[in-house]
Amino acid sequence: MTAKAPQAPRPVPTLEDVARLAGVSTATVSRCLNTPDRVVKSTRDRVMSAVEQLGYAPNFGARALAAKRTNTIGAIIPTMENAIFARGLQAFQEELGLHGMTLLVASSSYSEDVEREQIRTLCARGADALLLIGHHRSQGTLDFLEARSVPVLVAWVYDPGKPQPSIGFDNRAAMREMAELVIAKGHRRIGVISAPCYSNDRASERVQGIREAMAAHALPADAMALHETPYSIENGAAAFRQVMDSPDPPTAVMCGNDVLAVGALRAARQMGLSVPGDVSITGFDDIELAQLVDPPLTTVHVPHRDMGRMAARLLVQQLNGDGPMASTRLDTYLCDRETLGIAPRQRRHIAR
Amino acid sequence: MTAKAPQAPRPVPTLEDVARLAGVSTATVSRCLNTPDRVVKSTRDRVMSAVEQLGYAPNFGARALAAKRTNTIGAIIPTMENAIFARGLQAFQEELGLHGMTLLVASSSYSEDVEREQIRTLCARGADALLLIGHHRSQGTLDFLEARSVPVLVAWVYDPGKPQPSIGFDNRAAMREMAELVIAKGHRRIGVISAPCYSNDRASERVQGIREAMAAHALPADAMALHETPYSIENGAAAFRQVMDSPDPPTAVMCGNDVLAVGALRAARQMGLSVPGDVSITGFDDIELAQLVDPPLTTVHVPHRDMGRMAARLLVQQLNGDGPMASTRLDTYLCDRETLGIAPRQRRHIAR
DNA sequence: GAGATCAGTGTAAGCGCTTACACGGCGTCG
DNA sequence: CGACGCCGTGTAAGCGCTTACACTGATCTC
Repeated sequence: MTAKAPQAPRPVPTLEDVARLAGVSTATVSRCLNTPDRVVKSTRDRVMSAVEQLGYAPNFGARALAAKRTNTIGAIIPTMENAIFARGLQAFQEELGLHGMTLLVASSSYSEDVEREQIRTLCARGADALLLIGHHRSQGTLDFLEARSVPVLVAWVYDPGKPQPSIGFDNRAAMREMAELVIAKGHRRIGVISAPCYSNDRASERVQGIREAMAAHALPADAMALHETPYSIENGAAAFRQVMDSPDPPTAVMCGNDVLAVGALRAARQMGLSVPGDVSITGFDDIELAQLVDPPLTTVHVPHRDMGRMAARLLVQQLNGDGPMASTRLDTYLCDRETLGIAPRQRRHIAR
Repeated sequence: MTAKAPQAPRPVPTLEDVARLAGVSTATVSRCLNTPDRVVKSTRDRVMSAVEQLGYAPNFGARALAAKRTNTIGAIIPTMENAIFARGLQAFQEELGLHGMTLLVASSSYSEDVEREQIRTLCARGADALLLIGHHRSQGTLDFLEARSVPVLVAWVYDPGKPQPSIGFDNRAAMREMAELVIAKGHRRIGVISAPCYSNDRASERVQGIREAMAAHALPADAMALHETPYSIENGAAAFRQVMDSPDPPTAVMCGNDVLAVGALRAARQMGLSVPGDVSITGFDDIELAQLVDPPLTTVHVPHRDMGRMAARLLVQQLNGDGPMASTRLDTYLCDRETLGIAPRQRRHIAR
């Protein structure tokens, strides 16, 4: 009994099998696959038909090991269930595919620790580069990335002041703009419903934007009632009830994202409050849902798809050696739909 | 100048570096990482602290190459932008993580060709098993999978008659049940808006379910007006307009999924039709949106999260050698909310 | 107390691929 | 027409890890 007796019907073909069938060396087969123009056509055809016949697919691990490049980009997002990430990532992936790269996704469930683990995992898997969301990250993690010299692009934020390049928008400025509009409509007491700000710079920057606008108009800091709650419609509704449960409730409630806003909207309706007659509500992101609710939500439009696509391009460029990535700022704009109205004067008087 | 002069600051530590630092052989380090109980504690501690100190993370490619196992499961879904897949996949991933496995996702954009390519890619990357959506797949692809003997689990459908194990629900029966209800409410002319049925067995089975129910009640086949259109709210709205643009329009429009239904609902409103007064609309999936629209959508609830979680369990079991996977059926149930009403008799008379 | 057993560790052979280098054949040029 | 260079291909050395097998003491067994 020889050692290499064919036992399994077809034990996954290797480069060597292809080489043998085509009557060439493994080096040539490898070249056919990677740098076809360095092989003469007649040979190439022979090899390719052998590949076809055997149903050969190169072993990724071996390839990565030998070439020290995986053509894989890793991305870690908080959760796929959030439509904005799903959308951005889909575009990201499509664009990567155009450049022959593959996407490896992991989700951190908004946990810093989980994210750290995922980063290690993706690096170990040989991700050539990483797409991460937001800047908040421990020094240890940063050092790790630095030591492995894995290019990192931070998305969903734009902050040229940070060492890592980022692609996104200025969360703070975008929200400030919305707050300016809210204030311009006469609102003086503003409720804010935000995702938990700790370890989430998108959320905290947005809140900060509101603070700045209020300060610019000499509104006292305590004119803002802030509630933090995890991302979900239900939580948005619950937070809204709490925010409004005050002797002097706000006339406008600004939400850190559309999902919370939709929850708030629903709660308002259940409480018999008319929007924007009794209370105004604003969102952020402009997800599809924003246009579907009744009344349609006033919100900030964010170009999630573009962001994903451009992120992919930046990363690919960097990997092709076209120099380091430059932080890129995308524009957002206000979608002034129907949930933001003039502040109800009379109510304020009654309340006083 | 020695060959191995330290040039880069820290050139990614390898197993050997750890072994040297800990004063043991590479085999021992490997064992510490994979089968810790086969190493005495004192040694293990020494190794682990070396690992920590160096920030060592095993090279995945090398590991896969040597061990012939990647602890990776690949999944190919049509698109991440579809909330039902995003949700199922999130649960799938979480469950996999619990078992120390990683998820590799790819999306096919509903294209059979793209899917085939993705399957090859994931296999080449050493996916230990694959999660695929639906049964429609070319023989060539099936053969490929067979030849590589990669375990495959098909999700979002349940069909014990197929050779591949599946986890999901009976799309046909679920939709038939809904159709029964629609018919019971007196509807006799039924519009159907479905995703393209070709190469999508979920969609075609659902349509088939409606056909069966109609046949069971002796309704002629031409009492059903079928429109196929890709997944999007806009398309749902457009299809609805077309379906209703008839001298004898249906009194109920059944949609293959909630997204199309929401589009239909919106179109109905724009056309000045009251739902369910003038026309009834039903969906399928029970995504979050279904409860948010006004009026809330009557639809079929599908346990996407459970499906994802169970799919992961089945796959893990199989990989642990606990025998082949058994097709698993999950229950769906009707959510009879407010968009399905009694068929408007008078309109029928007017129309005649 | 000699031999069997066993736990803990080391040695070394690959896993399937890429690529630096070597090599032969041919067209080109002085 | 010999030297040179280049092109297409082969040879073989790893890439970083796992694991069968070998080895060494210690612990049992009778």
